[in-house]
Amino acid sequence: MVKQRRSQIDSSKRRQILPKEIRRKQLIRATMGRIAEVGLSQVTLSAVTQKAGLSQGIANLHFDSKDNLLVETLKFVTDEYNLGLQQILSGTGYLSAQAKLQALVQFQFSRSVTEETKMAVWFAFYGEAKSRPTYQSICADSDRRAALGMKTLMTAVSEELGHDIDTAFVTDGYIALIDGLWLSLLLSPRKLSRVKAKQVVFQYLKGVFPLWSDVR
Amino acid sequence: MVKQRRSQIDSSKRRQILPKEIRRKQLIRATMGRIAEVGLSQVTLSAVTQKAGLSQGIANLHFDSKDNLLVETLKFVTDEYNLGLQQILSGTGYLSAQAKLQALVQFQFSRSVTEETKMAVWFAFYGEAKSRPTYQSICADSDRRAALGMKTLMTAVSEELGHDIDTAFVTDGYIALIDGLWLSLLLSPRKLSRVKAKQVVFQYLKGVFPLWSDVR
DNA sequence: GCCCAGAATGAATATCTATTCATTGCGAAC
DNA sequence: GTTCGCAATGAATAGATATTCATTCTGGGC
Repeated sequence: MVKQRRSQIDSSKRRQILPKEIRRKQLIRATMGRIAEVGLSQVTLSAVTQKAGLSQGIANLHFDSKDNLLVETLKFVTDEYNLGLQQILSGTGYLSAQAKLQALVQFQFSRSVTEETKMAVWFAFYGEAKSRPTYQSICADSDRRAALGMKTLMTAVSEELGHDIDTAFVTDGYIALIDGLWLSLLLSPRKLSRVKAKQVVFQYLKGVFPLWSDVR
Repeated sequence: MVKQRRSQIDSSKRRQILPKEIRRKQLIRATMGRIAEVGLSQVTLSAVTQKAGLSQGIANLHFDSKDNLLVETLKFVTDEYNLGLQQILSGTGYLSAQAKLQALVQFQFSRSVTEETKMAVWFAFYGEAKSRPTYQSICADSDRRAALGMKTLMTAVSEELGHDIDTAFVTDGYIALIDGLWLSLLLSPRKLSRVKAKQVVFQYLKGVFPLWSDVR
């Protein structure tokens, strides 16, 4: 009997040692994928590690517990989103507040943000947040930061256009609208495309800012 | 030793035989409660039956499987909502389309609809819907019916006010706004009250229907 | 080429939980 | 009051699945 020799073809089976950070990201991505595939309540470590092409015990090795892996997955998604958001909100290269707000809309409905697996993760955790303090605080934290920056932006737009309106309501409405559209995008992408979603948002903005005009 | 005699005080422990329908509703309510308390992914039959004050095996007796109990719970919540919704949409006692739309808003943010446990159930299943065909179809069915009726109503309002606008966008925006506000209501009721949520909706309606005026 | 720290593995374990079913006892019918 | 069908019980079972850990193997250092 010939002893099995590992070839290049078989390289997927070859054990490899990689930096902790690479492995963590690899597992987080696999977790996101599984959440999108089977739902948060059906995710098992064995399914995750299998998807990552790694062994059973590795999730506990790098994350200590399943619960922690899930928390880190949520953090990963929210952190990435917040980073992009803050980049726009604190950006200084825009010609006007209106232009900045338009960029924000483009970002919020960009392919990267509305990627199916990310939406799935987002709402999976929202669905559990009420009853899980850890998720709750991660989401709330993210939301609070976002709301603050958006309020400032809305006020800037309002002033720029010479309006005199309650931007608190406008902001609450804007945020709710985005969340609702994301949910539609997740549940029935057939019915509502990203393009259509953006049109709905601009319709909202034209409504609350009568003098709004799309900048180039 | 005196043989334990069941007293009135002890009546909670007394075995009782009740109609199937009563038991089913009792279990569904307990399930809703547990979902709100611990999240869909952490709901166990033993926690549910305990909350219902019944024995371990009763859920399987009346629902065959845990999965089925969950499905029936989702159906219960959506059916109740749809009933109220259709009652308004097909109602004929309103003075105008505007008045009907106002009634709709009142309904959608009524205490009964926005009850914490119901919102929790709603979003718990939304979070899983993507990956579970059964949930998906229940939610999609409910959504489709709602969307159709609302589109008609929006068109009626638009005509009533003599506007010439694309009511498809208005409807999509309206639905998304409601969903987003519900999510806020669930996740941070401190920040957004039901009253404030309604004000946000009316602000939206004033925006898209320039001639809108609150009736009475 | 050899060594070895520690990354990775995966079989074994412990725990948790849905489901079953033999037994109990309620309450409607007579 | 007695009987009896079947609702209800809850202990036992079976099946998952998170976690552990003894063992294997990699790749950098010498």
